[in-house]
Amino acid sequence: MKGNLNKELVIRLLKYRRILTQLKSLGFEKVFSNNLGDAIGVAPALVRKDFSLLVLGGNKRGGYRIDYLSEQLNKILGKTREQRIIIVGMGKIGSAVAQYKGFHQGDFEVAAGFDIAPENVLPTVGIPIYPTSEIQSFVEREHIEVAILSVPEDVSTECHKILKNAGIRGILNFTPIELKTTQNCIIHNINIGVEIENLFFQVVKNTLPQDVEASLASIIDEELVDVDSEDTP
Amino acid sequence: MKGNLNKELVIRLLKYRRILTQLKSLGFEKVFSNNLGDAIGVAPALVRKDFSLLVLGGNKRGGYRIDYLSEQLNKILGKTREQRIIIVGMGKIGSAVAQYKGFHQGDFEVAAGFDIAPENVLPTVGIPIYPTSEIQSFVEREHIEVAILSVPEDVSTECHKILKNAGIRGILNFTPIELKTTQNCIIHNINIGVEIENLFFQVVKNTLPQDVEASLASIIDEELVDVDSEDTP
DNA sequence: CATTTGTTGTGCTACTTTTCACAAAAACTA
DNA sequence: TAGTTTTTGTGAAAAGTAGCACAACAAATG
Repeated sequence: MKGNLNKELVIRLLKYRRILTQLKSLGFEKVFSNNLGDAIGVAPALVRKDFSLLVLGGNKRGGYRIDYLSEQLNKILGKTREQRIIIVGMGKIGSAVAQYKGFHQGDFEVAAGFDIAPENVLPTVGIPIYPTSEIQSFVEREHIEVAILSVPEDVSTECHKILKNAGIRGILNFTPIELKTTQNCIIHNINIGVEIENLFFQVVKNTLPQDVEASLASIIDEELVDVDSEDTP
Repeated sequence: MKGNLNKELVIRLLKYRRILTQLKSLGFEKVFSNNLGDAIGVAPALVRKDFSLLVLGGNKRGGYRIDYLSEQLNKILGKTREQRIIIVGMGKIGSAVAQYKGFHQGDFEVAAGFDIAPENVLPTVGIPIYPTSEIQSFVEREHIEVAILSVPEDVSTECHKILKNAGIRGILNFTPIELKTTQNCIIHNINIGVEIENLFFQVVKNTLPQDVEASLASIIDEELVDVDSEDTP
């Protein structure tokens, strides 16, 4: 009854909401826990538990009413519409995100982009671009709370400070520098390089003959023997 | 001693390795668990436990030898260098990723990009672009195992099938459609829209006066009362 | 109305991952 | 050498998370 509202749960709820919106637009009226589970890749029992936790009831046979569910999820999650964000660093990734279709489907709006060299940014990105020096005034004037950080690695922490000082409350950080959440500013780090390396690792691991743990253990053991004789600390 | 090698652990190891590389290039020789913990945003005890799990020893006072650590991590994680990937869907995000700096720092190489309309892709992306129809032959000829999927939502599942048939073993999926890992093909989904929505939610939650769970509960309760009289299932 | 079918709701269990807390050891200090 | 400091290494406790299994119930069927 009193929900945990843990991070993964919130992400699941957001995904449910997206699916429900799609189903609704397809004319569906009801949905079962296993449909939703399939769609977002979790067990049906978890879907039911999520809803039960939030006191969202279904019908013992007819599943869940889509209208009701999505309405309730909107209440819980808040409508993200009308939310406005800025993008700091209009390089490749920043520009790509600025034009990300999802944003133009009404989810939220990119109010402006910022860059050290606004004149180099192609006008095709379709949002106003200002020099980095104007972040603070813009954020204050327009009451912006959330920013996307997509600057080069070496100015990451500097821009982080600027954003915090400007009063930004949340940053989606595409920089490979891991920024830390503080009381006033929540950070979500997305490290594309690490994601790919991770995928590579999983693939290799998956391709290995038997259990990885075993083979890893053996690698480590070999190494320990090698190293023992020269420089084990 | 026999490590779990769970997903989060692998990500931490990848991050350690990145940090260690940087520290090494700065001329450092030793590092403490709290340095690494700070750098990747976890508790020092967890860093030590990670290393202890992998039988990577430190010095009771002098911390860990960077050389040794990064060498061992390379053994465990495998060198990602010389790995080659393809990008399917050379729209904004695909092109951005193709030019992502991290990839040119020697992590891995983008072998080619694919698109339905290769002629529309700017040659500035710096990799060869082929029509989607050539994916299968290219993957087989060049022994590609990992792909990035950044096509529009509506062709996501179609391209997923093409990649699986071509023998791709891992996909980093930037499409908002949640793809599912199978025996032969590991999927990592990155849903930028959900990430931003999530950030918004966390920010709002963080901004709320008291405990969210309480306020959420009250929202839900109100709603239940409202709804009770009309259409609670 | 009785029976069957299919789906929810959830207590309990099992598991995974993180943190705590402190002994052990190495390195300094004098 | 004795004492002090600093940091590792780790068993045990805690926190969090997901899955199972089945009772409860609504709808459909005959």
